[in-house]
Amino acid sequence: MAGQTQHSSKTKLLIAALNVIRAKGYAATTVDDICHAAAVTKGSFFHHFKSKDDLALSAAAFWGDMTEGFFASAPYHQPLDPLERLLGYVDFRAEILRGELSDYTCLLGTLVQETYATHPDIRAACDKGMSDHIAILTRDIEAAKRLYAPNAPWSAESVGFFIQSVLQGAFIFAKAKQGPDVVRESLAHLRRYLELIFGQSENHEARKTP
Amino acid sequence: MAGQTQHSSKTKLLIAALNVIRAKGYAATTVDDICHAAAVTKGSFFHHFKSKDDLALSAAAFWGDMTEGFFASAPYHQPLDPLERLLGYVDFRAEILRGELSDYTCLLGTLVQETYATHPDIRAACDKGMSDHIAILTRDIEAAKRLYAPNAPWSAESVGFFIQSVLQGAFIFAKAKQGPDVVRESLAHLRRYLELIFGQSENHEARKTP
DNA sequence: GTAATCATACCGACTGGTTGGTATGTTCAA
DNA sequence: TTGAACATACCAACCAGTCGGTATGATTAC
Repeated sequence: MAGQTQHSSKTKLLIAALNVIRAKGYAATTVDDICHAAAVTKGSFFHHFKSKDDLALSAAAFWGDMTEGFFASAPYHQPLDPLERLLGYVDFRAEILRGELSDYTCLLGTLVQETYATHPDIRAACDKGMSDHIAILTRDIEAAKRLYAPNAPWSAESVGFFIQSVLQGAFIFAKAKQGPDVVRESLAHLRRYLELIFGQSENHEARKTP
Repeated sequence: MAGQTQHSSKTKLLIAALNVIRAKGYAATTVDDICHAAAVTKGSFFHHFKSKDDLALSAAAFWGDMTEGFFASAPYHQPLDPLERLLGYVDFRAEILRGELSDYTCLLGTLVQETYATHPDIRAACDKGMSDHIAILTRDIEAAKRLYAPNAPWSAESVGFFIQSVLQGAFIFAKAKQGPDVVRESLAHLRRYLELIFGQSENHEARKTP
């Protein structure tokens, strides 16, 4: 049903929102900014979204769908060993640090920091998006734990949150230092931690350090 | 020089800025918000600060001074063993998670995420503040490394950045989940990592878990 | 077959409230 | 008396959101 034309303006606005908000922050992003980036008029914007906040909600959901698909089709799922998949995830996160800062940083982390106290629904949408991602990750962590550290005192889920905390925090430093080097170093520490708690004192898989 | 009266309004504005910006974000914070929170008029604001951006710069510097003093006088510096001091730092960070979210989260992390692409000088000020804090921390890490892991492949500084990444990222999740529990769990993982890389397979100091 | 009706997508000038910043004082200590 | 510290009134720019209108294609009536 003419999906092409029907959705293109709305989708263009959503994609533009992801990029502009990640670069300028939510509050500093104007509706006109997004319209300009999407090459769409304001009239069209308010035809598709009730308000700027409504766009933020849609953008958060859109981001969740996008990233879910992106990570689901990533190659690190192939190994049969869940620990290998987990370490593959960490390596994959390091590999995708390319292009501009606003290309690889997380919309939800940016958004929630600005809105947590003032926009309850946006905060909730960010929480959901991030927690959903962690839930998927936690499945592998759970399996790896059963296999390699069944009696460890920590929960698989807390490891998932730890991994994401490292990423989100590293993104902040990437912004402060204007480059992804800090993220890579933090991911190396994170990988080492995972190797250690899963009882692999030497590398479980050959590191790809040059 | 009548420091009391001379500085009180300016200081009140700075303190108000720290709190309001951490709660609402920088862009969403209006000059009037800060004036109201400080119980000071707008005329006074623009007497002390050239602009809102100028206030942000001063607030970042003020934050740096405040936290430096705060951490310098914290009790975790007492042990002679640098590793104990380092683990003491992590435990201390967990202990101070009290009150409102905007009381214990980091101004610079919040600020830099909103301004990194649009306000170069604020970004630089945040970078400086965070890097200075890490530099102090790195002294203990360096000493601990010499003592317990002299040949480890990682640099002391990268551990400092890793620690701060965990904190900053955990703050984001604290905001998403509206409470510090996630931070405590991530700090527990962080502590475990430090114990592991410094070769203390069992706890170096008794954990204070209830 | 085609004219009338309706729905969706889109356009861009306009508006009313907000906001950073200014202009013009007043107070008061030294 | 001078100048720093405040206070009040005000302004111009900006911005989210509105509104009247157009273009286009589908549906229906006859």
